[in-house]
Amino acid sequence: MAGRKVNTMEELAEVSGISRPTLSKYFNDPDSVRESTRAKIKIALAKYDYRPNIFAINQNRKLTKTIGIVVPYSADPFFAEIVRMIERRCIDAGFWPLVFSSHGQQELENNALATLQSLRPAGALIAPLGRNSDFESVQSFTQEVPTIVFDSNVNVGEAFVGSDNFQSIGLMVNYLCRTGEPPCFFEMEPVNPNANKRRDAYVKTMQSLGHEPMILQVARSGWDFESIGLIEGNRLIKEGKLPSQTVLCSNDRLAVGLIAAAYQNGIKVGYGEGRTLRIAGHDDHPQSQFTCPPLTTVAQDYSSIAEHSVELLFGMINGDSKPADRPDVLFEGKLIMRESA
Amino acid sequence: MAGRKVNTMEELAEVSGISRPTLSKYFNDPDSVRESTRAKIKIALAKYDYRPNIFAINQNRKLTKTIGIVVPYSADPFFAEIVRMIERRCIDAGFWPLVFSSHGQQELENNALATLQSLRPAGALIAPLGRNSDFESVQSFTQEVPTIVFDSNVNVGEAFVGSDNFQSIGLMVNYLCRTGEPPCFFEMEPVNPNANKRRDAYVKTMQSLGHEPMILQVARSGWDFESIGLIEGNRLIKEGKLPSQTVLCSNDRLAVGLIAAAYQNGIKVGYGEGRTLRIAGHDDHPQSQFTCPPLTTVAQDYSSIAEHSVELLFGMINGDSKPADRPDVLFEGKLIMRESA
DNA sequence: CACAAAACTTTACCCCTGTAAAATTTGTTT
DNA sequence: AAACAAATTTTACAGGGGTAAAGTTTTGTG
Repeated sequence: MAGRKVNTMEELAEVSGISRPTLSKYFNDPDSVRESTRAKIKIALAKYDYRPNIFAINQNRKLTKTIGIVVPYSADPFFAEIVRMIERRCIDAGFWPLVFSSHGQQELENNALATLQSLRPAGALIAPLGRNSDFESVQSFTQEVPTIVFDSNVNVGEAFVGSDNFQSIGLMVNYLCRTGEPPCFFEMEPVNPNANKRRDAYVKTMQSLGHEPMILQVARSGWDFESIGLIEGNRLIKEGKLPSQTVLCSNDRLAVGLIAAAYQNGIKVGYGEGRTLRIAGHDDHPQSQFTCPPLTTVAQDYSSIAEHSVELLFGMINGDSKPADRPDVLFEGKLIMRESA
Repeated sequence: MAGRKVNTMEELAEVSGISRPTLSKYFNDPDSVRESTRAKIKIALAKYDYRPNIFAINQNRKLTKTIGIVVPYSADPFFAEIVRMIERRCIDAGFWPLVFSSHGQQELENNALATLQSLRPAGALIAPLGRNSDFESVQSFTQEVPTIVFDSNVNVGEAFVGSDNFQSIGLMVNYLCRTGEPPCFFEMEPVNPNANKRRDAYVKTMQSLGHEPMILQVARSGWDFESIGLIEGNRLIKEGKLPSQTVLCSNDRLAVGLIAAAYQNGIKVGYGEGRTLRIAGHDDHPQSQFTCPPLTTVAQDYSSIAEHSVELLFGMINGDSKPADRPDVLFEGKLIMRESA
């Protein structure tokens, strides 16, 4: 760290004896310069610890190294987990992931999209709010930025990657019917297309098995799923309104709340003798293995969803593959048998 | 949206009849131009929907409108929640929060810090990894960027904002001792200074109450706290190694795992007759109210921590108040009595 | 050793906005 | 209406680096 401070590439050129354009090449791709040159640059770099100015770089480049990630709720375990995986892959590929959370609010989603857009990202991976999304904003964003939509399939972007809710819900309904009383379906007002698909899948599967569908939709919205599960679960239990002693919840967080409600009413949850209420979820959130009893659920294929989303996006960015005709890439869920059902 | 596309301020000047420097003034502060001028600009803006190029702006401005937020683990409920609050406040103040998660890894923390630094943020709010932090990296970052440290007090930055672990742990130990058997303390290898402070606080409080401290430190590290709680809890229970039937866990996530372990071993957790094991946590994570039984814990003052951190930072940014001598701002925890202890 | 290809240097211009200084216009005050 | 202050326009340069074109040096091959 001797000598003067080096703040610009110009200055680095002076102290390193390498021309600025060559340095520029080096920073864009170190392998594009001769090895001897690279060595010299590295020595200078070690000595003066210079870093190119991001803003100056991005001002001139058509495409930046930024990848935007927008999720409806970063505190939701599903998104927390999938964001983690996506970030990792972006970093490994030399990109800069920037994560934005809409916290369930349309205003914030628009805000995030606008901020992101002015950052001129190379691409974006977004999980829209769904029903609460401002469709036009999202669409206008996707027209400017190569975008992969994941989790919640609103009809924008170049491709969709998510779970096959028909398969996964079908799997669970089948399992529940084979092992006991056919399930009722517990859901809130749908916040996104997944919720609707899951309900439809439940109905269809029940019918195909010759059972009457029983849907419990509680009139609450928002992202406090556990709380809704607890409060409404409490009410349903107290009022004796559960149409079946087997309950399939629209997602794990709702199930967590319902399990808590059952506990608080002295009802034993689980599969096996002495247990009177079976509760199943959907998603296999990271903490679903720690509920009491551990939650039987369907695991979304987190890593496939993350991997495939990122791969598709990189393909588009490199231009070597444009997904034809906005494909829907769906991954199957896996039945996770634990003790709750 | 008629006519040509307007991509630069120059072009907007042409179509609006306002000079570029005046437009520049307008975008920096709309109130700094005459009302009639503002009106004209707004009309042009509505018609052409232009947005200034962020990179060009930031290249010349000494201070940007970006605020960096770095947390060790964005999927952790505590950080998810506090980040949400901090983001909200930044947005309301006209700043752009950018969130980075280190995912528990030093390499990623350094990475995030470096990325952030090259973004020339107006300021940063960071919760360092703690023990895993590369102290020099963090320190060199804080020398360039006005930084408030929160949650995990490593000795860098302009101020620290967090919880008073001595108070909060003292509170809980007192409560537990008054209502039953004195607690043992369940922890992992400390990941940050908080963990150490909590253990020390436990020891001191126990001693001051005339009890012998009983510490259970399990030799595991990482951020899968629930999993550690479950696995090690299972082991301790099976081997009969719990020195007390009251366990104070270093944090809620560990408690969640321990509750699951107890459940799986058929042990009834809670306060009251028929319950044989009391478990308490610390932090009051959002989901701690949904455990079975609901978790007795100490609530960190999330909103005060978020608010105060942000206020301090804005004060520094505006230059109207420099925190003297790196103050530690500590907030008290509140006892949350639920059923687990 | 010759020669072409690859890598490098020099030179020059571009990106889009901030901002200072001087000249001009607009609006307000007496 | 004159006088003055405030706002705006014009002009000009700065910021840090991308990138093209032309010329020079290095490298690798025959």
